[in-house]
Amino acid sequence: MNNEQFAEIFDRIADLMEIKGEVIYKTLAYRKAAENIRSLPGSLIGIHQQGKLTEIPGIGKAIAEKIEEIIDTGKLGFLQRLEEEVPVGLLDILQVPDIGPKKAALFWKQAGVTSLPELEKAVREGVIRTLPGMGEKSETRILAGIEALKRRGNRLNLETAFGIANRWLEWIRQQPGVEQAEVAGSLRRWKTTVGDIDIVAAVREPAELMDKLATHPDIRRVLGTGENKTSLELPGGVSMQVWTQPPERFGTLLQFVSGSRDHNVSLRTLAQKKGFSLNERAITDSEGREMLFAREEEVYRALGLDWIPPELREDRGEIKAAQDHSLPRWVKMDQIKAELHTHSTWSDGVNTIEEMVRGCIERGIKVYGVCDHSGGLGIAGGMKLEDLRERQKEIELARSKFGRDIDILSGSEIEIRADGTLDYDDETLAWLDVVVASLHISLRQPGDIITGRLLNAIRHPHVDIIGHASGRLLPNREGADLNWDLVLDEAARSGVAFEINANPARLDLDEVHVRQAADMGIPIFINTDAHSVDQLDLMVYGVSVARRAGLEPGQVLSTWEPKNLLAWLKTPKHERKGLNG
DNA sequence: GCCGTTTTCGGCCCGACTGTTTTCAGTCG
Repeated sequence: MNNEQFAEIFDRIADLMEIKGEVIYKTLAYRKAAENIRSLPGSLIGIHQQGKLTEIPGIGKAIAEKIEEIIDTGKLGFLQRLEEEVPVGLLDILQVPDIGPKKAALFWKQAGVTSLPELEKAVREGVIRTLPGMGEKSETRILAGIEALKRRGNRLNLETAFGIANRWLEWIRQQPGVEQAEVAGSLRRWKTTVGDIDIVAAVREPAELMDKLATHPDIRRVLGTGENKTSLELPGGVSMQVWTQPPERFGTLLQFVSGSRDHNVSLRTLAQKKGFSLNERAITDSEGREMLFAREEEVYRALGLDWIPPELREDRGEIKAAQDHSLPRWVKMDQIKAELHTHSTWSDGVNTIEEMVRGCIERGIKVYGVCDHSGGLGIAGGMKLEDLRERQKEIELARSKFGRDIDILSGSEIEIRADGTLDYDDETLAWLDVVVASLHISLRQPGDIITGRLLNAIRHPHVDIIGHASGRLLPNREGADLNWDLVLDEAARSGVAFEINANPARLDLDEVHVRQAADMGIPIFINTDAHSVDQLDLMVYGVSVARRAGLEPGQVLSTWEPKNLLAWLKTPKHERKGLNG
């Protein structure tokens, strides 16, 4: 059992309890517990072994006992009883927009609906419209919602979502009366995947903007529209909300819509303690006097806080840190000096080494690693040993041309084979300047086997960096079933570094394990895994993971001074501890 | 169910929007 699996159990309990009609605060408590387990640095089982479960915020006696029962017996009687009471098919119904626990319960108890297909059938047969509070429009909305659900399928990865959002942002900024507009919501927080798109705009007379949005040819459907908010469905079933306030209230609006929900709850609680009320329009004092904020920084300052970068707004202690002026000095793009995991035409990249070098120099990179695939089975264009010698001539040529501006390292993304051995012999690996070891094949092996493969690579004296450790692909493919406690313990001992793979389809390590690794002193690199010059621009996604994990620049070796970074690479693995940039 | 530098009991954020209603409940972020 990993943390995610525990979290899913408690989310499931919360959903079922809501449908059952349990008091809302109990379900909130289970959700909060699930969220805190998810973002835990370290495994829940490990914390249980130390007897410290109730030290986790949001976990008290009752939930701690349930965790123990799951660990001891592999099941949870409380959940089993809930699942006997409430049909689990109702959980799918909650995914339909505008259907929450109350309506799900209504459909179940008064129309016998227990699954999504049954709901669709009941709507089409005219059963739902006869229920209290339901009518013709509800019928239409539910059917449209079910259709959208079938089309949408999945969440969006960041690159897809930013692509859509930025096109709309540009269009909105060009509309008359719009003084300012920004992306908000989970996308502004750079959450790994997002479910919808939020855009906020400063505009005094929003009616014209709302009308033009509603009639825009690329809008598939208007889900709802009001004076200051409109909700739209885009092609592909993606939903987008556009929020407006006059310019002098833009700061509170941007803060409010950026979330997260939990961050906003904590912020409002803090405001209340100070005698204020906070919403998207203003901060209001106890006598009803409004304070208006055009800029978001001023909202935080008015509450006695440092401005908190959106990536940290998940209610994981950032508000307290902002009070104490102890927020992490988050990593910035212009601090990134190294790009160690890239591909060239020598394997499956589309650009030559020289083109990649020029691309790196243009982006301020000082240390560049050519890490073409090794010759392993199943990897397109993997390099044979003799090719490595040929490639070296091209690297030497590039060094002679660009050596003054950039250090060029001869490297390999070495395949960790299904049996746990590496593709090249030790002599070759020792000769290379940088070795990134990655799993690509047999990712569905049982947990102990695939963990063992990764441990072999971590222990290997010439492996410098573990590339995209879990092998997950966003938004669909889950990562390998790794025992993270073993993996990170071994990594902390070995002197190996982990990569944050910046490709928005990977973002691997994920933010939770990055945080955990960094806390254990394991060095982190951010690499794009670029297969073309254009893909060097993906770095920004990797930086967002480091920020969400709360890393300081010193913990990210990609920000180190080149001479220190090169010294780290040259140092034998077991002597690397204690070096810093 | 959790939590406490206003509380170990009594709270737990706040408002917009919608649809179906004659004043409100449900959903959402």
